[in-house]
Amino acid sequence: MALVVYNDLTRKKEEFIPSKQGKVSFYVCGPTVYDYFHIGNARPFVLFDVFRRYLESSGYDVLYVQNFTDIDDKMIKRANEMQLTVAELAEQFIAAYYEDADALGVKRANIYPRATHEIDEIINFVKILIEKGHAYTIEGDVYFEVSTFQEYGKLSKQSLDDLQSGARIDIDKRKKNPLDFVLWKASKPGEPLWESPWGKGRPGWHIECSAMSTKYLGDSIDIHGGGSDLIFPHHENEIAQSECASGKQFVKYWLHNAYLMIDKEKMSKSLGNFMTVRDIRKKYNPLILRYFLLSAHYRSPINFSAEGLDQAQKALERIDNCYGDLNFALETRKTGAKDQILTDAIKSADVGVTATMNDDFNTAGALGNIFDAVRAINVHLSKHTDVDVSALQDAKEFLNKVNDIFGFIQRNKDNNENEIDELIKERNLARKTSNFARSDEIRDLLLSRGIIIEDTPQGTRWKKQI
RNA sequence: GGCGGCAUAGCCAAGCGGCUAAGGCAGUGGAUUGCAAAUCCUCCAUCCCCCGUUCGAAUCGGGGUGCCGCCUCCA
Repeated sequence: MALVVYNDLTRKKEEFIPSKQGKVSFYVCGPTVYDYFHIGNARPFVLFDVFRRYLESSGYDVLYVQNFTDIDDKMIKRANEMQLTVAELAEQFIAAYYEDADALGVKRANIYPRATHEIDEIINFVKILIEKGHAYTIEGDVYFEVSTFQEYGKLSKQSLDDLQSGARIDIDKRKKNPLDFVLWKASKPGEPLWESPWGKGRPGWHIECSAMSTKYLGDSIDIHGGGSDLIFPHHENEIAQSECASGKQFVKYWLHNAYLMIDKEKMSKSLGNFMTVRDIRKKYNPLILRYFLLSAHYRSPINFSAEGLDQAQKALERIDNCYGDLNFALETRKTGAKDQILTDAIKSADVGVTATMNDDFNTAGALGNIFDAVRAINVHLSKHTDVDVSALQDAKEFLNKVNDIFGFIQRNKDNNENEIDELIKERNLARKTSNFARSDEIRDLLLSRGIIIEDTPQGTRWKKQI
């Protein structure tokens, strides 16, 4: 069964067929690095990370590129506020991005291009657009002329007329059309600048993605992802620039995620109703947020709440517990009779995850399959003293495979294991002599350090709190 | 005004024409445990409203109601 994705360009589900067999070029719009990113921004980072991992686990060789926008009005404004140079500001928040994204289990991209490192590419791209008659200059600015691109509006499904009548932007009389957008911006005093054929200035926002994706992925790419709010104007403009420059189709599959909402409103910087991933990390294991973001389909809005995170935590604990119990059983129990029921359940969950993910990356549906496997494993462990080691190994392999895609299972061990083991030994001695006061004291002590004790017929085991 | 999305149990959330409407959280009653924790078993919805299409609809069409988004920087 083949992978099918919803393509925003055609507004239909389509079979996914990359332009080069076995290879996928994948570009995702990254952050503007003027601040810590918030949990709404985290949604595409996590989602597209999972899509990429799924493609890899399906056997594709994926080249994954995510940019950093490190020069624009917001960067300049913020740098002034913080009394930093724009470059210093960028360094600081790129470092912060890596910390937060790593914490969320987001695999590093193959390439992280930065606008300020690709100025030559960008200037060259603008030159081509001018040469081909798609752009014009005014007093050191360069604008893209939207009326020169017949298909302008094909992604957002808006005609030029519709867009103009609905436009809320200030009309710049110098522009030929209010929708013409800036490719190169003349610098004002005190702003960072680069030399160009049109004078000192800096790149506009949209052009960087076209220039960088072309440089690293070629004229045509398979998947371009981002949040829905980028459809217009950002992605529409990228299409116009790239297709006018190359004469080829820019992107085969456009994928956009719906927003993260809070109190039924879109979470956004401008509304001020945001919470950064940094904030979340102070209170929760970030993998809980990762699970939460994967618990709804990517094209549906997801409403953020503390209750939602708590539910996600419990659900994730169930998976983690199962994984831990499974491993404990493999270490401590003997081989018993074959359990066809478990074998079948794992097989069916495995097939189910693939079928569900193949349907437009239905992560929420796949979770159902994963929990079916979890239950089957738990049932087996609770019903048998001697376990079906072979079936359990298959089950473990299944969970590992799932985790390669979803990446939310906790597998860490503690570095003070010896001390923990000593305390557990002492506690078990106390239990043998019915000294339950001491035994409970030790349990509480460990709990205060985030270690949870569980007594089983095979002995006492421990785990870290999520 | 243009374009688009959503409405499934107390909460979250799959399902996209046909078995008893996945799964998770919470809750119920049991089992297990020194007590716990984890786990198992049990119970817990007919899908916003109306009208259609169909042998058959949560799923399709039409009309409502409610909520949300993009059209400006925004993931």
